[in-house]
Amino acid sequence: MPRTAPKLIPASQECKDCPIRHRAVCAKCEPDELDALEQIKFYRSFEAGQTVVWAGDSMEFVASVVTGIGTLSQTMEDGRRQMVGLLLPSDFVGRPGRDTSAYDVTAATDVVMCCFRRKPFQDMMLRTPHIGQRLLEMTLDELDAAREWMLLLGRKTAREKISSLLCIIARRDASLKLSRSGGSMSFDLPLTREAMSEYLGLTLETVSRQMSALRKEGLIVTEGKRHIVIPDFDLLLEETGDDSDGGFLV
Amino acid sequence: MPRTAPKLIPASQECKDCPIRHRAVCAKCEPDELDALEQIKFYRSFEAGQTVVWAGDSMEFVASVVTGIGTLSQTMEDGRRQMVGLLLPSDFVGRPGRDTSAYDVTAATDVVMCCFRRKPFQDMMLRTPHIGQRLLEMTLDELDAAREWMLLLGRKTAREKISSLLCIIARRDASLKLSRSGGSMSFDLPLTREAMSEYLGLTLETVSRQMSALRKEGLIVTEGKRHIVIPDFDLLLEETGDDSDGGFLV
DNA sequence: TTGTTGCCTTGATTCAGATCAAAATCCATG
DNA sequence: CATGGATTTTGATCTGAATCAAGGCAACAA
Repeated sequence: MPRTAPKLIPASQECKDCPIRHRAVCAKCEPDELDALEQIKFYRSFEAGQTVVWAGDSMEFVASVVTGIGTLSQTMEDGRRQMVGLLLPSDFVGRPGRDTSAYDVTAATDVVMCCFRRKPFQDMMLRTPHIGQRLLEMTLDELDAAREWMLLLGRKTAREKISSLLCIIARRDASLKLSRSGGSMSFDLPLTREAMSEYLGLTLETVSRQMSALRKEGLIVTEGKRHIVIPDFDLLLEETGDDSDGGFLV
Repeated sequence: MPRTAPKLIPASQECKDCPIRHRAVCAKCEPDELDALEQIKFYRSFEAGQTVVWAGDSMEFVASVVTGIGTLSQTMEDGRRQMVGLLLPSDFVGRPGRDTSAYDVTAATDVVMCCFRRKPFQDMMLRTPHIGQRLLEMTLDELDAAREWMLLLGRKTAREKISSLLCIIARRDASLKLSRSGGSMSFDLPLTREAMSEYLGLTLETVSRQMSALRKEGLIVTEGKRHIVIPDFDLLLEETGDDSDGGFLV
C-alpha cells in the first residue's frame, strides 16, 4: 500500500550548502555551522494527499521543502476552506518560537521535507545571524506573495483567477523551465480541481468550467486531466488582469 | 489650509526605547545604538487622505507609525483596488533592501511616522542582530494577519466580512480599550466606507447596506456616521464566522 | 468483464453582491 | 444660512458564481 515508503533523498540533493534554502549556494555558511545543522536535521517524506500537521497540532520541527508541493490552509467551523500558502521546493515551513501549527499543512504531491528540531534550530538562529537574515528575506517575499494573492481573492474574476494560478505555477515550478520551447510551456498540474478552488476562493465546479472555457478558446491545451500545455504564455498572461510585467506570486 | 502642520511629536512619545516598535520597552537597546538611531531618524506627518508614496515610487526611508492609521493598497490597470495592509501605531513600513514601494501607502487618518533613512538603517541592522530579529518577529505576525485576511477575502460573506473588520478594529486600536465598559466598546471608525470596501473586497454600497443591517439588528449603534458603539462584543463576534477565540487579524 | 472509487465535467437554477441611479446627510466656507 | 462638494444611504435591476443534480471517464480490483 505504501506508494512511497519513507526514504532518505540521495546525498546529491541534500541541503549541504545552506540550512534554509535547499541546494542554493550560501557563501556564508561556516563548516562548523553546517556540522551543527547536520546534527539536528532529518528527512521526512509524505504521500500526495497526506496531512503533514493539522492546525493547532504541536509541531516540534521547522522544515524546508526539498521536493514536491505542499499547501497551507485554514478551515472555518462550518467546513469552508481557504488555502493561504503554497509550498514549493526550498520554501520554509513553521515559525521559530511557535510550537503549534497555525494552519493545516498538506502534501499536494509526494513531498520530501528536510526538518530541523525546533529548539536547537532557534538556538542556532541566535548564534548565527545570517540564518535569521535569510529567514527575514524569505518571510518578506512570502508577505509580498500573500498580498498579491489578496488582490486576486478580493478583486479578480473567476477567469482571471484561473489564468493567474496557471501563470504562477508555470513561472515558479523550476522543472517547467526545461519544457519551455518557443512561447509554449507545459507542465503537470500539481493540484486537484478541489485544491485549485481552495486556492482561488471558488467552487470546484467554477474552476472546471473556467478551465473548459480556456481550453475551448485555445489559451490552454490539456492532455489527460492534469497535463497542461500553454501555447502562448503572453496570451494567457493577458487574461490575468495583471499589468504586463507584474504578478510574481508564490 | 494645513489641517496639521508638520510637527515633531512630544518628547514623551518619542521612540527612545526601541528603534522599531514605538514606545515598547526594548531591554536590548544599547545606549550607543540609540545614539546612532537618533542620527538617522526624523518625523513626518501626513493629513488624512494624503498619499505617503505611490506604488513604484522610490522610498528613501523605512518608517514606523507613531500615531494614526495608514493603509497599503494595490491597484489594477482598470482601477480595481484592494487594500493589502493596515498600518496601526507601531507598525513598520518599507522593506529593507528594496528602494521602491510595492504598494500605495495612504494616510487613512492624520498620521505621524518616525522615519529612518534606509541605507544607514540597513547598515545598522547588520551590526545589530536584535533589530533584525525583532523585524522578523513583526514580519511573521504580519504574514499571519495577511493569511487570516485571505480567509476573509476568499470565503466569508459580506456580513461576516463587515463584522470581522469591526471586531479587528475594536480589538487592535489601543485607544478603545479605554472606552470599554461592561461588554460594550465604542470608537471612531478610522476608515471611510470606500476604504472599508477596499479592505474587504466589496463595493461601498454593499458595505453601507450591511452596516445598516447590523444597525437595524442592534448589533452596532452608530452616532453620526463614524462613531460606532458595540453594545455586546461577543454577539458581534458570532457574526464573523470565526471560531470563538480565533481571528486576531492586523 | 463488470463493478467500484475518485476525480472531473456539464446542465439547470438560484442568489448574494455588483451595478446603475437617486436621494439624503454632513460639513466647510463665503 | 445658503451653497456646494463629499460622503453615505437606499432602491431597482442585473449578473457571475454558487448550488443542486446528473453523468462521464480513467484506474483498479474482483
